[in-house]
Amino acid sequence: MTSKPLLPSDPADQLSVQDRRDAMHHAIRKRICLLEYPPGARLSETELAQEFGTSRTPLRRVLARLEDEGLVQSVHGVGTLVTDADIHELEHVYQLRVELTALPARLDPRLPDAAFMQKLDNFIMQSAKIIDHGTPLEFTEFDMDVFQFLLQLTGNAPLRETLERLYYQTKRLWLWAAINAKLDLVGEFRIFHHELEALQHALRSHDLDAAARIQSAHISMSFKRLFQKIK
Amino acid sequence: MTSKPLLPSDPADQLSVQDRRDAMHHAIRKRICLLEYPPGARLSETELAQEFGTSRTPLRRVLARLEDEGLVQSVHGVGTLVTDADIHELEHVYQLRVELTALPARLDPRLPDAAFMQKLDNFIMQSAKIIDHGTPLEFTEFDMDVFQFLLQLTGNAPLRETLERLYYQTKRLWLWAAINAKLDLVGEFRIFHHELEALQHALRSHDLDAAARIQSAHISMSFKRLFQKIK
DNA sequence: CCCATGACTGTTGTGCACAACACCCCATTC
DNA sequence: GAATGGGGTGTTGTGCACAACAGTCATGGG
Repeated sequence: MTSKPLLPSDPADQLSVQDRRDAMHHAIRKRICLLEYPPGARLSETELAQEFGTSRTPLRRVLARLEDEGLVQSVHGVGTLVTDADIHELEHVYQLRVELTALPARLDPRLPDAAFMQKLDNFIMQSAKIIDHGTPLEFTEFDMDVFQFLLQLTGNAPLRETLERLYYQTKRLWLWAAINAKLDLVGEFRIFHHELEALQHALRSHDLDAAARIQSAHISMSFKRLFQKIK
Repeated sequence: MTSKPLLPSDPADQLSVQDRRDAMHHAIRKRICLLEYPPGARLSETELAQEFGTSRTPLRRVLARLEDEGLVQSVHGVGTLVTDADIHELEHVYQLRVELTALPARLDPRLPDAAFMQKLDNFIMQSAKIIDHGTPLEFTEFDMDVFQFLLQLTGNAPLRETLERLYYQTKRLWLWAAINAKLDLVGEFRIFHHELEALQHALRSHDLDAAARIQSAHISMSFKRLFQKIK
């Protein structure tokens, strides 16, 4: 009888424990990825707990997951520090991403439907606007949306989770390089736009393998450009 | 000056916080994989905390990681339950393992040295003994050792971690099938022995790619046999 | 002036008490 | 007899207080 409370005063009350946990996890992960919390930054458990309206205990559960994912590191007596994104350490992650990104076409591939192609159209239009007057921050946020969107191309959940974890480990390094003027921004934007158009072309032919190879190739080339510029 | 305590009363005192955490994590994970905690079993936080000589708080940190890895699931008011190993849900994990197992040869491959080949010899001798009078439990424990050992063939840490996580998600399903007489045990043992000999042959030729493909093929075939038997 | 030392401050780690919740059992009622 | 309601019990989730620890700054002695 008490399965659903009547007239919940706050919509947040309906969220389960795990939902609120995921919400905090995604929020903090996004801030780290967008360099709102740059490498080396100290995250205050007390402040974050207050911000999310909870105590340290549930928040520490979230930080623990972020630590297992390699985004933060808790040091006793010092603080919870955002790990630094060093390209030499992330080279292995990039190489793994290149290989894994080719797999959605082979492991439970999902052919896109009309709604998917429609949304892809919208993304392509948005990317065209970014080329002219986009900031690195805006672009990265956009890239995150596109990434999540393209994950739908596979129904293999473990693969999706692995790709997601690796993505968030590497993306902030690109953003850092872009902000610090290490990259040819307009060039990067153009390449991304072309990638989306190429993806559209491949998907219209129902060639998921081609689409996956395109993404894989672009990750590889993106890393090459990064590595050349910031040594 | 106080960097190292004098005359530690207990060697465990020297272990860092993270070391003790990892020790608990590996211990519980092994028990789950060896079906000492079968699917559906309730893990008592209080009992486990007492056993490891700590309180619930650090132990919950470990259970949280196991939950993120998909081995247990905590339900409020009920308990921490070992997830069930269903072959239909694990099919995606198996398929991903097949693909990932081929990668060590391409991502930072490490050629085995003499000590490695020596240890491989020992493993092959041990596997020969298991064929005649081995139990499923003994075999799985042995398989875990061999798996960890073969991870040395790549220096790509993210790949190793991913392979490890996926391994522990699937292996207990094989053990369950073996215990419940769903498999031709001697046949399985023989196949594993042959796999190790084939690996030895490939590694003697310094052909890491061949070695990786052999492992990949065996995971694929092992899943096929499992799937046929337990539907 | 320089260095050592110790108190102070702020952080994460731990333990504990209680809240929130689910399940079981049994009495009660129709 | 069957359904229902309520209390009891055991579990995980949360909040809080304190321990353990690292860094900083001031102070005193050389």
